[in-house]
Amino acid sequence: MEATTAPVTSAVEDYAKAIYSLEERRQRAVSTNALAERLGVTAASASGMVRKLAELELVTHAPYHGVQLTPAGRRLALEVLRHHRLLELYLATSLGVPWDRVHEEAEVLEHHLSEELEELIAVKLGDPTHDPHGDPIPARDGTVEARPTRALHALEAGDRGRFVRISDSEPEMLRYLADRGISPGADLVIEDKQPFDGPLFVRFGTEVHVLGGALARAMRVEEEA
Amino acid sequence: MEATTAPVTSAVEDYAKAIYSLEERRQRAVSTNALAERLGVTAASASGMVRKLAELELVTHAPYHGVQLTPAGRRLALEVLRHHRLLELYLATSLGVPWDRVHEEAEVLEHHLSEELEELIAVKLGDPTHDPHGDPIPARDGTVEARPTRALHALEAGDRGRFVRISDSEPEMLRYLADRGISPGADLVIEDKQPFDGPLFVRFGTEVHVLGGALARAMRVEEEA
DNA sequence: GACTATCTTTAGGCATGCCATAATCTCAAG
DNA sequence: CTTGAGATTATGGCATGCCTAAAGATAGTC
Repeated sequence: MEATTAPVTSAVEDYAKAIYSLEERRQRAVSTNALAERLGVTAASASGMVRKLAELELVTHAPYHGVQLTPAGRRLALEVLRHHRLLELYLATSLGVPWDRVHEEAEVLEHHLSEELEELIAVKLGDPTHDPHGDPIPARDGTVEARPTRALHALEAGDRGRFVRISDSEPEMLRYLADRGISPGADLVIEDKQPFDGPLFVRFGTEVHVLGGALARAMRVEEEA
Repeated sequence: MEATTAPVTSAVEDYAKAIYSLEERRQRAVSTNALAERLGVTAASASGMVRKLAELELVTHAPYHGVQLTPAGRRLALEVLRHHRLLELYLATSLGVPWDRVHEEAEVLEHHLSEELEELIAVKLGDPTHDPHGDPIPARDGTVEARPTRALHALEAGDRGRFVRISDSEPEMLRYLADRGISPGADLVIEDKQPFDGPLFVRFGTEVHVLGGALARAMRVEEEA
């Protein structure tokens, strides 16, 4: 495949995933610091690993200016992401793993899932394109649906949109919303918004919910098409 | 649980599994050589790892006289074995993984399966007691059904018994037998046996099959109750 | 009772992987 | 051109798990 000389370890996969995710957010090269913080290591450690990733030709590294995934690196990141999200969905729907545990389990298993099993799971699930958090599942060929989203928090009164996802590292939030009948895919209208960074009054169908704080910042909304 | 000081790595689990399996076969302490051969490492390496296992109090080690699992070690081995066999069964029945692949997949995943997932899988499967190879699946509490078995190869003309299992590291054999309608649980009678370590003529129901060589050595038979 | 073949153990190393601290260097903004 | 934030190197630690080579123990044989 893409691995040229050295083995791709779990740590390498995690770095690739983290870089991918940071690249998505901010639209430029990822700083060593950001990467280190994200992964909970020191900047020095991240710097060292970045060199390895560069040797593996998974990233290009402009010293002092950040890293960027190469096509191969991106492929790797998406591969792992696909594993992760398929696993989450599979664990939840086929095995009944509670929502607040799937992320954690998937985080481990994603590194040990063979391509063959991945394929069987995908088929079993009917080749899904989104996981239950609303996150898109990368396709086998490494393409991802990339519709732009905004934080719910950033909308204004009168705005319309569709709630599409919430960070999968916040399972309690997903549960909180699910308990209230709100799940990814739901259309919404901002009825009102309190000033001073206050909560939003959001209508889902007939129900109006008040959403604010970290929750409103974690929820991603797609503009009405 | 039992782990006292150091982490239980995959390698440690593999050693425990191997020791358990060798203890089952020959009924005495396991020699370093046997262990090394089984695991495909040098005797020196095995010796080193044995020391570590002893420090973890998973085995008792009488230098020059072999190792034996402690209760904690046995528990660990059975835990991993339970993972392995549940996974094999699960992968085959729920995900349609071909028989000649389940062992390999399970060998990897057994080390990363959480207790919680194990439990869910077991329930999903209806708390099975045997995997498709006929191997007993250790119970949650670490007990295993332990009926003595003999190699088919060791039976004589006139003997009766029940084919109960075949090594799970020989998937082709299982398939070969399955293709001929022979699976674990089948009652059998030895119709005849060719001398000079020759093949056996074994009747399953109305069909008589000729079985010899490595196959007859791998097949385990339980004496008629 | 010594010898010998076989098995086992130590000693010493090596490769990998990943992280940390401390010190140095680079960049870009002022 | 200075300075501070950020990035990088240098060095080291610690762990795993394997190896080879050499020495040690055991048990069976003469």
